[in-house]
Amino acid sequence: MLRSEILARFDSLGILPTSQRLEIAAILLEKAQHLSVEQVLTRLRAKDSTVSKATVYNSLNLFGKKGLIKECLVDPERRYYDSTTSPHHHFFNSDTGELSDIASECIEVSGLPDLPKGTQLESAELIIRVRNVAD
Amino acid sequence: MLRSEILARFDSLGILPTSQRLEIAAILLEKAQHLSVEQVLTRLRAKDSTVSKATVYNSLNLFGKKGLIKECLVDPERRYYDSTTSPHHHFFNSDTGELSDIASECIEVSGLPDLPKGTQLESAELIIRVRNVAD
DNA sequence: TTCTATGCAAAGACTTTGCATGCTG
DNA sequence: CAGCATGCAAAGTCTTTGCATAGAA
Repeated sequence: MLRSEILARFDSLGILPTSQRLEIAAILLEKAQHLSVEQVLTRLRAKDSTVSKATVYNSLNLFGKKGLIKECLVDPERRYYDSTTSPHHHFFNSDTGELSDIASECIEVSGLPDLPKGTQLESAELIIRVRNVAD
Repeated sequence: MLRSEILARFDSLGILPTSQRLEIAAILLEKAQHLSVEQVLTRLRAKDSTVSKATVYNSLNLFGKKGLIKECLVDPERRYYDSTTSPHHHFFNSDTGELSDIASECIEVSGLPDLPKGTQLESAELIIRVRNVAD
């Protein structure tokens, strides 16, 4: 994703563009992927960036709140951030920690009970946990 | 749940019964519920128990691994432990943090793609996030 | 008595806060 | 130049580790 495209997305979501935020966003938005804070930091360091860990946390939180990326709660070990924000589902391999997308168009869910009283739908996500077959 | 029932479940799952573990299990297994570490600690203290926080963490982790309870990753703020271990789904109210069960019999999922190569199914869980309707 | 398992203080990791700095109008 | 937004050091919180102790054989 080009710098100009990131700037445009920042602008439309109301995220003020700072050099640190651009660096972080460039890493995440490079392609469809799931990265942890640690992975983002590693890639920043690989590029000789000096952005602090705190700023990575704060930026990812901000991006999540603004809808630039999606926070993924799947792995008890770490929090992932997903560059794909459209609704979709996940496979999670609990042996390897790998997370992969399932397009939401494939999936059909039926038999949902009514939402709890006084609430409205926010999102529906399916998590399919798998493990490696023993060989 | 009676002390004798808890002992029987410990035994069948290979959990050595210590007084601390029994106290913690008694709180969780009292009824179908979702409790955070903090909530378990508060209830222990209310009973004048002196079990340490570390032991609560270690015991809940052990119970989860042995299958006595189920770890629930839904709320970014805290980890919940679910006394219901049979497969089921969840409503999560992101305004209040409330978590409620959806019986798995109600739900039908179709259109699932093949599992990633070399993996086998472990579990499938649906998380329906809701929020309070503005009034 | 030796060996294994356990509880928890202390260590470590993760995440957030609050202030110094820089930017905007 | 006043006022707001931001980055990050430092603080705080969450979770795990490693050892002293208790229990089993």
